[in-house]
Amino acid sequence: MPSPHTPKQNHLLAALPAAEFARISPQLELVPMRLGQAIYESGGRLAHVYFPTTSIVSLLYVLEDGASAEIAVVGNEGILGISLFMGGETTPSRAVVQSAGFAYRLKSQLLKEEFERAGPVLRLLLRYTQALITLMTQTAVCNRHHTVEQQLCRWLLLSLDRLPTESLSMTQELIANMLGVRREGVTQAAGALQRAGLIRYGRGRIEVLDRPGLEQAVCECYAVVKLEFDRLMAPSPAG
Amino acid sequence: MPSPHTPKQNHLLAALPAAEFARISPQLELVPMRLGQAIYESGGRLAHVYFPTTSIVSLLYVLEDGASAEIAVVGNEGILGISLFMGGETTPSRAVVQSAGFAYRLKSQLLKEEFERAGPVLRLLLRYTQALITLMTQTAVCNRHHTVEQQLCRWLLLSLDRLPTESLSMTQELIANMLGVRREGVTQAAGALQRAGLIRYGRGRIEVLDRPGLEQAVCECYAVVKLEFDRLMAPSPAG
DNA sequence: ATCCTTGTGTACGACATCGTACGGATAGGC
DNA sequence: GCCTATCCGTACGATGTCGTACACAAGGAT
Repeated sequence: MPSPHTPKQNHLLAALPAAEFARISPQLELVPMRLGQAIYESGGRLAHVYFPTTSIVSLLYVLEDGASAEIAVVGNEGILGISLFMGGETTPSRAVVQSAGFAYRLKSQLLKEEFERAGPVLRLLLRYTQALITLMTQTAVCNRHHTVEQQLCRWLLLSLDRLPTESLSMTQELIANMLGVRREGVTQAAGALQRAGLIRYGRGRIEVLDRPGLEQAVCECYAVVKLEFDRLMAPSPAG
Repeated sequence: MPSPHTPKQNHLLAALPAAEFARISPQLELVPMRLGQAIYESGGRLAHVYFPTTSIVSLLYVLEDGASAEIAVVGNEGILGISLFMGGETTPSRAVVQSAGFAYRLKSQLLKEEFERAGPVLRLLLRYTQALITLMTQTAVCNRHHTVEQQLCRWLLLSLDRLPTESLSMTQELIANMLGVRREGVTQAAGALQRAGLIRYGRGRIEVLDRPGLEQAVCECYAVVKLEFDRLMAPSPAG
């Protein structure tokens, strides 16, 4: 029986032209991503870039006083470690596994060499980076203007879009860290969503019951991000 | 008497190796940037990219209900129109001239051709883009956790870093739009800073009196962004 | 000089979120 | 079955910002 894992589960790898995929795929290493594991710390160098398949990783920013906020989320649609090919080597953010699973990783040097070829890989990764920028900026605006409940809806939908299931393992405490709010705020918001019949949850598990209803309750930010990802990541002649 | 304007006033252009600068500079066109002018609208295509010299441009995100927030600021250290070379052609944000002045612009097609060479221009622009990402993400965190007064300090310092003077023409109303808060909130914060002797202002003009004091009052976000720009944009062997 | 637009100061109730505290429920280990 | 750590629910005052309303002041236009 073959392994249920394949690099094609990651959308970026799947979008590579055959020649590029053939060159890269032998170098890929399947690794487990444990819940809470820090893939990289603020300012830390990366030995690998990661292509998540069944895992989700949050890009967090932690302030001096310990307060934090999620600035982006990376799942099977993306890659972790864009600062490598952007030329900066490090970033001031932190990457933490939000949902356990697997990822394929590639030695940093190999990715850089691929990037230097200035071919389809470069173009694909840059388009992904632009989509990621939209996610980050929309998060900034959402932080400013929308309620915790709206943000929770956005967070749930963005997370589920990056997972094969309709439920996720996550305590309210951790969600609060991601959103940069208090745990009690998440309790309030989640309670309201449950009373509305949109979700069901308990002891570190959240299940979406009514996805259309959730999309009704979410702020515009979710749709903006989703449309931009669809637009930029759609299969294109450029590969 | 020669024009007081030169492309080298823009740090990106100034950082280009001689060969690249010689190739690009004849194509640059000096244009005035009028206060309030929209360089591009959400989703709009760009005919040119802009290298500001004495002007500042804000990247704004406007929500459906009219609320807005600044997600980044571009001055003589940067370039406007990164979505062109990132491959997305458009972005969901809006670019508005925040401080009148001048910029050099370059036809989009020419920039793309330069980018396709995959040489120093590409590497320089990507490093700048990474610095811009840090600015955007830090803005997201600042929106979440810091007070209006701290954010005003950050905004003032970031703006002044991109101008030759220590004062800027800006009403509290417009600052409020940038920060995504009410005008009255800016009045309160600016009043406090004036009473503390850090700034002086009146009728659309703000002057910084005590810059070290302002750097004392600002949240950590400013230093993070500044350090990251210094690190990434410092002259490097790669050009 | 007078009007009028624009920019700024201030106040007050409403609201969301924070900080803190504590009680109750569930799951797992012994 | 019981203990215990973990997770969730709720409450209360404090704080920051919002929404609204209105007064005042500075400059420009006539």
